[in-house]
Amino acid sequence: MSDRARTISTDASSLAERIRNDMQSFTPSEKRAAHVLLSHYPFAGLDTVAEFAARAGISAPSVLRFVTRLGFGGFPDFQKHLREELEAQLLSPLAKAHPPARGHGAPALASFADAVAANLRATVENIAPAEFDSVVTLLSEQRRHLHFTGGRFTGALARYAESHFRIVRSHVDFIDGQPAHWRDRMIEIGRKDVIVAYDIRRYQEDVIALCETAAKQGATVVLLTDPWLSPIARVASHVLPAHVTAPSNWDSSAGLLLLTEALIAAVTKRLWNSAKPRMEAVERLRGKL
Amino acid sequence: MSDRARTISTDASSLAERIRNDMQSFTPSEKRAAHVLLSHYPFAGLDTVAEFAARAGISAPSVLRFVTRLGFGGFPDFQKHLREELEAQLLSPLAKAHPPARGHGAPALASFADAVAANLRATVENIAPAEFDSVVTLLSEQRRHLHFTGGRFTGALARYAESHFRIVRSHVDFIDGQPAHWRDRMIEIGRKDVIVAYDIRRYQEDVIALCETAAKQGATVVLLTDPWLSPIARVASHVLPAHVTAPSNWDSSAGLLLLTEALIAAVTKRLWNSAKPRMEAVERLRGKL
DNA sequence: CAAAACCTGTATCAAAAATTCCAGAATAAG
DNA sequence: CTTATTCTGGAATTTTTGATACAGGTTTTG
Repeated sequence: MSDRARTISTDASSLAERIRNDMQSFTPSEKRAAHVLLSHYPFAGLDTVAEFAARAGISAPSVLRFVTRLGFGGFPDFQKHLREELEAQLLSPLAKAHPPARGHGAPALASFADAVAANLRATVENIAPAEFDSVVTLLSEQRRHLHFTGGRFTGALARYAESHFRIVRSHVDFIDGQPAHWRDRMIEIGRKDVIVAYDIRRYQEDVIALCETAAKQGATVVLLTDPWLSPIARVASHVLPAHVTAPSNWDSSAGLLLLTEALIAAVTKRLWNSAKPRMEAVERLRGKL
Repeated sequence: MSDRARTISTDASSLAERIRNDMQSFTPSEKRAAHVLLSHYPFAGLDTVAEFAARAGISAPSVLRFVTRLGFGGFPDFQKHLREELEAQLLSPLAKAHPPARGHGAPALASFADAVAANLRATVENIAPAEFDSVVTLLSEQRRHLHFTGGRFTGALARYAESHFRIVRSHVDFIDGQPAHWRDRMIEIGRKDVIVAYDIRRYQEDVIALCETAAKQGATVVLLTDPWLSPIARVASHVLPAHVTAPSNWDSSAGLLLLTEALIAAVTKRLWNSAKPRMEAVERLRGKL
């Protein structure tokens, strides 16, 4: 590596900022140190060298080299700087409101995140608490069978939900959206079944057909969709809409994921007595393999 | 002095509060220590014993007795407590902004959303712009082959990414984490390949093995993980950590989804000339089926 | 493909820090 | 005023922590 690349930028107000700027010039272990520090900034640096090294999965000398590279005379110097920075920041509450003024670097990521955060907020505000609760209750009924399904993109979310619920309770499965895969399964679907379907715009014919068929046979349908509502809403007994627009050519599923994770958390909590031993059993099995 | 006066109150949330309560029971030198600590709380306590003693104009042993009296096992214990208190206070700007003013209706969903939003923000702030950009560049190189993979839960995210990238560009696929599924595929993996791996705590052996094997054969590994970094980070050339803690028995993947969608958006934009016709073609095919 | 440069961890050492001991000073009680 | 108790700081001790030298291993370069 050339001397030029070794140079450390000095025109940054915060140490964190400087580290982010120089990230590409770091060696692998230095990068790990940097990541750990930034992920818990600045507290990760206030422990001892050994602790820091352990967290980053590198050796103590590598940590020392890292702080030396940052321009400090030694680890105590480095810690002193962190403390002073922290103190200065803490004494000005305003500084916290908009901490890192967004540089030219990655406005893409930052503005995307802002849009997604706005979506989350809008999603929460537009969900009727009662509706959410009744879905939680429904998914917590152990005698019912849960079937998750979704479209081209949202299928991944359905899988995500299924992989969690499968551990929390029994009678949980995933149904692939394509008719060829579920045609024969449908004969077993009835009143005892709950279909949790994910479908956002460019609503998918096969998923719609699946839900209509299931509903006709007496199954309960829970729909997670966008604010314009998939046609599945007609046959669904519960609808949870999420905002999906983002500065992208694609819709964002973050709102749907939020609802999904909130449902998982709520149901896990409600079924804790039976979920806990199941989770522990999974944990034990994991160790054996 | 009686035993009664020596008792330390325990029903105080903050250490500072407790010290104020028990101030009258302190000896003269302890009072000096307490005053110095409170006047620069908690930073006066984060220095060394000697420094603290000098500032308070007392001796080191007096400082030690002071912290022992407060109920700590030693000075390091005391400092650790201060750091943790500070961290908790600093990391919950949301908790302070929206106190506990939430109705009984849907506190679960709302507070969950707050936590997720905080995660997203923390995630963005800790990603080095340069790192993000270089991943975008990497994923935009059409001659490379992209392989997405993930663990038990994160596999769904990998699928989500794959289903989008598959449309934007060619040479994209999903690799199931289980060794049985990828063993024979590995012979074709080499310098031209990029592995995009999702792995968060309870890091999964098979995914790690996959990445190590691929890296050994010259493939480039991009890792999306939590702030504690999967062991895959060792062989990864790019690491994007996302915050995952949530008020749940499970981790939240919202940060990972955010990064994923931001990557999809950025790559789509960069490859727009070739992506647009591909997306239109998919649209036409959809209508025919 | 060989050589050089570089990165990283182990083992070791030196320094600094925390802690303990004890004697003297201050204070309170008798 | 004397005595007992408590408080305090200097100095010694022990533990912890940061720093360094060196060698194995990796990557880069020619």
